[in-house]
Amino acid sequence: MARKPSQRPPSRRKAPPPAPQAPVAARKPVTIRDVARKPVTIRDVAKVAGVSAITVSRALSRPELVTAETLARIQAVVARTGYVPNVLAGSLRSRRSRIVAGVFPQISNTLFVDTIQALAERLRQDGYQLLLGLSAYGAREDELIAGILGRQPDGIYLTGISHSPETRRRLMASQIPVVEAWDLTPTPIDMLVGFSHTRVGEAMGRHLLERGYRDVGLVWSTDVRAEMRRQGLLSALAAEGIAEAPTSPGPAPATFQRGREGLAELLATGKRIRAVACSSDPLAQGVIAEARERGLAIPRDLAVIGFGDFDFAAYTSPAITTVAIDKAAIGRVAAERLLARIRGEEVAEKVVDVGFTVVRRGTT
Amino acid sequence: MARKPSQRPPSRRKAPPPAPQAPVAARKPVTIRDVARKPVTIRDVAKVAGVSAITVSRALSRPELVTAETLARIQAVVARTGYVPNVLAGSLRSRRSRIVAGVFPQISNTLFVDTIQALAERLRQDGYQLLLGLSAYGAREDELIAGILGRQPDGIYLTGISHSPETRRRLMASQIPVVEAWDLTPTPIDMLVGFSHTRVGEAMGRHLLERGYRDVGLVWSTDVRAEMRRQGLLSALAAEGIAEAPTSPGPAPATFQRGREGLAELLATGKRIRAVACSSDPLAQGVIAEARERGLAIPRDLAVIGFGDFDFAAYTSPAITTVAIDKAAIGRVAAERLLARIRGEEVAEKVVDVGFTVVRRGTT
DNA sequence: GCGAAAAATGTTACCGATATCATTCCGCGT
DNA sequence: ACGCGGAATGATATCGGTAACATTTTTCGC
Repeated sequence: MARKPSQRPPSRRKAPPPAPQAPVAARKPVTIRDVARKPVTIRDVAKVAGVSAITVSRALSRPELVTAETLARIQAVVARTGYVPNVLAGSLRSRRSRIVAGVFPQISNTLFVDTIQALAERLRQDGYQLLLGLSAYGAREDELIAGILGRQPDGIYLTGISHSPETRRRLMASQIPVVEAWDLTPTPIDMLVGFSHTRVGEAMGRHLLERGYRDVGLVWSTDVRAEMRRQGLLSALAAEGIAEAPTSPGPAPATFQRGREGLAELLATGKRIRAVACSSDPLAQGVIAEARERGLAIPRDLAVIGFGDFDFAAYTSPAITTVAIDKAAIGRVAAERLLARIRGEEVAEKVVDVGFTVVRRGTT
Repeated sequence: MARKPSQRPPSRRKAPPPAPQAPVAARKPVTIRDVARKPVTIRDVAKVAGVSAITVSRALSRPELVTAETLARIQAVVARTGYVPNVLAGSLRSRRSRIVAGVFPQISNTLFVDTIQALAERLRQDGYQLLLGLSAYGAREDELIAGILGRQPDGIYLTGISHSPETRRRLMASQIPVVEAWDLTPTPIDMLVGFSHTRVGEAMGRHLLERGYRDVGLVWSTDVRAEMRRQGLLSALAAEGIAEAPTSPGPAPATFQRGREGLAELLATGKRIRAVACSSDPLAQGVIAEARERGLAIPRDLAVIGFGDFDFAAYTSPAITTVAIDKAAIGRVAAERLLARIRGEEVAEKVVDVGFTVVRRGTT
């Protein structure tokens, strides 16, 4: 803590020596013009304020280490010169970049947005910034992460748990705190915040069964996590003796249009279908539109369940029954774990399961 | 260009002097174990490969400056040691950070997501990464940008044109290429990619008038850009002699719930309302839901127009009439302008107007 | 009033890459 | 055979902060 200013006389320790430079007086010392023209450095500020560079550094990053009077003087000079500390230089020396990198498969039209927002906001509270990486559903994750590592992030957020062995090795070797998210595994690279897609699938299946639907069709994406949900769903059906479910697969990311096509495909098989499970809400929305067009009443003729609780899901008509995830919590908790580890704390629970909720609405 | 390898004998220029160190032989030089344990630096790689640090630097960033044989040797060492260049150090010296910062008011539930995605992807193509800043609708933009400037970004993307004089000054002084987006002004800080909100508002008004609606109510957000759209809308109405329009204002970001309340408020005024213009699609969706609940047929009893062409807008029933913006184009073009300026090219057209389209659907 | 501990400030070196300039080597024309 | 020019590589200084340690000043107990 700083001492009370009143107890410390304003006189400086050493009287300015009668050097060739103008003596550093109290109010009107070196002017801005005396300083190098273009980029103001910490040494420029130091010179004008009549202190050493390290004192300026302290005044800006740990003001409590500096006399109130010194602090005020330095702040004035900073304001006057428009000095902006070069974070690159500081990070290089201190080995703390105050950057956390986040890797997402894609952001438009996905649920990750809410996680990103929560992640970024929580990080900012502690003075960290988010470096955004888009991996295009895994296609270029390796290259991306290699590039990110060179930026010396203090922490890394990854979407999902499927990474190349090479990337895993690199990340573990880097010693940087890592959170994997949106999935669950007993063996994360480091930490993990997510939920079980298998169990989500099971819950979707059970919900349909409980509502009395046994003839289930699937309109489904082929990405890794969707695939796990599918396995869960199939096993829930199997537990009730339902051996198979007609499926219309499609590439990620899922779209409304794909949902329409999906239902058309399913109906074209001629098999009896009373309910359609979708790997995400946009697909469900498409299925609903296609059903309506074909004169099928929902849920009377056809039930639909989605996944993700997208913003629109509660507001379609009928509103979509879906599975809700606390997306913001994932981002927030991930940020907090990373920050804790960056502060050097041990994180006891390496794996956090945020769970999920089946939200029954009008389509089942 | 490198000479053909065949023309250059594999022997190195200077025979390794009989120094105390082991002579650097062709295949089996210094082993990994000889190198410092923890962070592999460029000098470690250089030593193992038997070249100088700068040659390694060249091999990695401008391979054409190095013999094919040298390149191969260095690449092998890099792979073997798992060397990751410290970008911070390189950036500090070269004054190129290969980072572009983007500032957005918020991302969840907004249109900016598509722009972010396009921006990030285009930047990545040129080896740049996106540093994401959330300004919470302007509340902390100043502080945020001050922090960003210290990271020495090579370019800056800003949402909107309303910035504090302090921020404007700082940005102009920094000499960093800046693109402002999602708005239009003849006097940008540097470059601009956007569209005229005033004209959007006018177009919305004209559309309603053309469809025969003269009793117009507004459910509107209070952020800067929405306000400009409102002015445009009002002036279009005024041009047809309509002096006033009942308005239910609300804070940004706009939500479905706010839309419902908004319509309730408008109807409570008792004034005659045949059409509701909304400052964004989520509001429109809420208005539609509230209208349905009150037994109002759309568009027969009440017409609705939104803004933004959100993902869901085409898929509600009835589908929402709205104003579409090419959000991805904004991001892409912004990235390209920034990259061009970073490369040192002059950008002739400082201001790009991407325009907009009124998309008539089922609600008008 | 003295000495030890704490507070405030300073000196120096260093983080790890690359810009700059220097040097060496080789091919080729005359 | 010689000299020139370009290709390949190297030595050194430097970017702008901060860690680590040193020094000076102040406070405070007895």
